[in-house]
Amino acid sequence: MSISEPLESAPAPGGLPPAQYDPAATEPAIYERWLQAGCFTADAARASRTGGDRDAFTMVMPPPNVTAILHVGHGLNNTVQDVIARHARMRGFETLWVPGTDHAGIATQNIIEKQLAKEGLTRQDLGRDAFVARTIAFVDETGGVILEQLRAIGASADWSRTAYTFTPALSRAVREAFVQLYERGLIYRGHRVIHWCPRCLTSLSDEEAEPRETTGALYHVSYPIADEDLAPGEERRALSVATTRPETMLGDVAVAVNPTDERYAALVGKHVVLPILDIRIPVVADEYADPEFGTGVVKITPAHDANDFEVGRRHDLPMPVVIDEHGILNEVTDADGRVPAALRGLDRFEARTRLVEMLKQLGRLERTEVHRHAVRHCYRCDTVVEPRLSDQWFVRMAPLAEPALAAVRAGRVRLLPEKWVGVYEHWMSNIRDWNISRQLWWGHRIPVWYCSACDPPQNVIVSREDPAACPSCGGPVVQDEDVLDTWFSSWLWPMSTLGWPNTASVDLRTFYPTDVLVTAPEIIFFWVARMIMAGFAFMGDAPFHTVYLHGTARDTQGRKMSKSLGNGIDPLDVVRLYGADALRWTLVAGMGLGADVMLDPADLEKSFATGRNFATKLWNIGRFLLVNAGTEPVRALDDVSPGALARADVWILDRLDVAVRECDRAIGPMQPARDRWIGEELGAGLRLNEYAESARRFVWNELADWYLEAIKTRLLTPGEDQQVARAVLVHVFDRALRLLHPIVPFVTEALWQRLPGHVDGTFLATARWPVPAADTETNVLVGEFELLRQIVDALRRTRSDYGVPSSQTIDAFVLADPIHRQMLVDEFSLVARLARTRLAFVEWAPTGPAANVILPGGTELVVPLEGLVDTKKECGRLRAELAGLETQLTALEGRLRNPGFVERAPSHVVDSERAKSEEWRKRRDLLRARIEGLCGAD
RNA sequence: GGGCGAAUAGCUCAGCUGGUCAGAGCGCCUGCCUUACACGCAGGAUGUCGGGGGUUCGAGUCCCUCUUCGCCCACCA
Repeated sequence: MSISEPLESAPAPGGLPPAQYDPAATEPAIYERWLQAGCFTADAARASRTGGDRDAFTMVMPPPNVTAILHVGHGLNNTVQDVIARHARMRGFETLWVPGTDHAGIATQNIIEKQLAKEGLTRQDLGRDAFVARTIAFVDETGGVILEQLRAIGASADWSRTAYTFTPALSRAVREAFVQLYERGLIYRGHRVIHWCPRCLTSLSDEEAEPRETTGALYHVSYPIADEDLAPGEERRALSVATTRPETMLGDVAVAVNPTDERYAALVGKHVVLPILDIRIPVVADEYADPEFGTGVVKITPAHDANDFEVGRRHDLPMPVVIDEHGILNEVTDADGRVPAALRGLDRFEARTRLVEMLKQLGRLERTEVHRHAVRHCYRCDTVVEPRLSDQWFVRMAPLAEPALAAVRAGRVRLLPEKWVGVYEHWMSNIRDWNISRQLWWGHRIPVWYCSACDPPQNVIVSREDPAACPSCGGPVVQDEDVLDTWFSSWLWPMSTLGWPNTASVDLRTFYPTDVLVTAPEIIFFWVARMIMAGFAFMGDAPFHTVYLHGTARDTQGRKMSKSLGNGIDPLDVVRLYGADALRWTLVAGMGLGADVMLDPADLEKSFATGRNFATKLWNIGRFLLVNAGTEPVRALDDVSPGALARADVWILDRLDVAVRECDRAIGPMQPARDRWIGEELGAGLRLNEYAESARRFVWNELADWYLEAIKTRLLTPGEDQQVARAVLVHVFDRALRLLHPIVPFVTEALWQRLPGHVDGTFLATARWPVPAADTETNVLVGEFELLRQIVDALRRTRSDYGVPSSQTIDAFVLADPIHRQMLVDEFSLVARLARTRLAFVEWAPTGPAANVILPGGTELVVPLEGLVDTKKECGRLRAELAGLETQLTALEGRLRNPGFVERAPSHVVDSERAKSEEWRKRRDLLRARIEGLCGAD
């Protein structure tokens, strides 16, 4: 493709790009060309670990759930990753960004079940195979949409390596991990009370059962003491027991008191009568009972409360199950006669009401009080979770957590922002075993088979391959019905997407460990911590060295954007209206590290104007370049003799260096210098908003506002100097585009392709990141141009202060030292153009009303105000200014007289304060003189 | 009940290891369609940096406390 061929689908008349940047017409074509050129495809052969000459840089994309299309939160997540990936690529790393999606077990199953419910069906009606087939069809569709969305926002992922947590390859990884852990004794089958969702009919992990503050009731029930010797006529005493879930009392097998609780010491070993059922249950002593809470007596229901379960085990108590999997009261296990006919078959909440009634009638309900407490809800369907005794598979986490905790403490893995380290440490130090079985159909089947023919029966077979028959007895085997927690595939993601468990995989050898993981802090425990544990468990190393934890996208009321609230923003809407660059710029530039980003879903224009405006500005700088500098190739900057450079050229080149350094500093090192992060680097870097701001300031406030204005005349005047200006302009703009490309890839690429001298077939996406010039001493011309800017600023301010119409040119007198005077003579026409002011060079101050400006270096500007200003008003203004100045000066000089300050403050601070005081004093004297001259002494 | 974080211009926020910062974007006011850009240009206003106390020569920047919001964790029946 030649440069004359337009990138947009609708070329502008006259061969120039249109004044208004049209992202919709530009972005898709550019993205297509990147793909065709293979810009995002990583090649292991080029990477140093496998014989190439480049360091590898790898990221794995947190796989979005295939349940729904992406919202702006995903846009944020993937934009951050893309900025990092593109920057790494430009830095010369062999960059691999692995995209993919997650099958999202329970979440996806719920969606399909909801669809079925609309058709009046249940999953059981379909049967397991048909249900799974239907889910696969759904996932294929949404998964495809998600990948399209990612491309639309410009994600430079390597699509040839697109992964999915439920492919055969990933299933092998899942099974291998399970078997390895089982062989190491880290997976066990446990009879435990777990969180159970009676609607989803599955167990939930601690993280999936979300506690929610709820107002409920605390029922005080009296349990009569059974075997106390009673004096004749004496009322039988009772223990008062509080509960929030009275229906569970049908499963009570004991009441517990604290062993140190003297009030009840005598009762330990005796019995109480369980009301309604009228059966005797023992009083046990257990630490779990808190003497401070309520009466200090707690009922023990081992099958329906996790803590009670532990107490039950310690005291070897029976564990009757009285609530079934649907949350309905029934005699499930070991519960002979425990559920009265009146309650059998009732929903748990209905049963609660009924049972409370019964207690009242028996006179066993002492009182009921309002009680606020946390009740766990299913994170998918919001049903109140029911603790339930069942057989589940668990991973023993403590041994896995150890190296993962040490890695963060040692700086092998850093968390940004650092505040999350404490949270991570706390959680990892108190880690609990991970229940990995889910009673679902959608997910990786647990690789466990049972042989009932064996003796003993229920022989457990854990295998990498599906066994055809029982290895011991040759009998038939049945696979465990359950599937694995969806995170059991996610925690292997950085390895499995690169080929694990095949350790000979080229990708695994080349690109593992990965570098940066970008995700949200709410899944530190679900995912990040577990990936680190898996990394050490299966590969012997951390899966990445940096975890970048970004904030949440919220609406104007601070609510998290979500589909259920309907306050989400579809990134594609933004892309369609303002372009992917606008979306990306707004998100990256507007968000501090780890901070939330507020957007208004009702006003996309307001939310994304910043980004759109910026893209347009860039576009117009490009237009300026093409209009005024033409499209003929320019000289390389190296071929321009330094002596030929004008003040403005030297200045903008200096500013470019400063900008590059600032961007580099904000981004920080891409990888730790050695095998871990040390010292300052631990918490530094990836300040993408600072990087964006430095680049923006350079290109807008320096390049566009000053440099372009300064060289207009030169560009239009044929000759040697024109060529110099063109060379510098093209060079500087080229570097600016490189700096900005990671954030706004489309508009920068579109412009870069049009730069004079662009070589066909080369892409900004794979061009090199700018390198700042070696730190040389600042050219004196830089300072001179700075002074020039200050003079123009001062003149503009003066004009504005006095309301001079912009059409009117004014005069100003300069009292300058010889050096500055010569400089101003040189730049006379520039000042005249930028400030609409004619400079005159004099040694004396003109009389009459005038505005004075003192500039650093001793240059003084005097702008006569004859005919521009009301003398009386000006006197008032001057007096007010003098008063303010004197106050400040007094404070400043007081500080300078303070020995503490002078002796202990850094010398550069003291020096600058002295200089300031000098300046202010001069200015004060000047003001006084002017007031005297203008207003008379009074 | 613990732990963490935040309170800075009308709004959304930057301000890293105490001394060039009292700042940016959006909004607002004034003047400009100046041949790249009105999605723009030039100029401008607005803040006892949540309250109070302390450390220091010096504090948005460190310590204590209070207030108000978030977030995470927690077995309190």
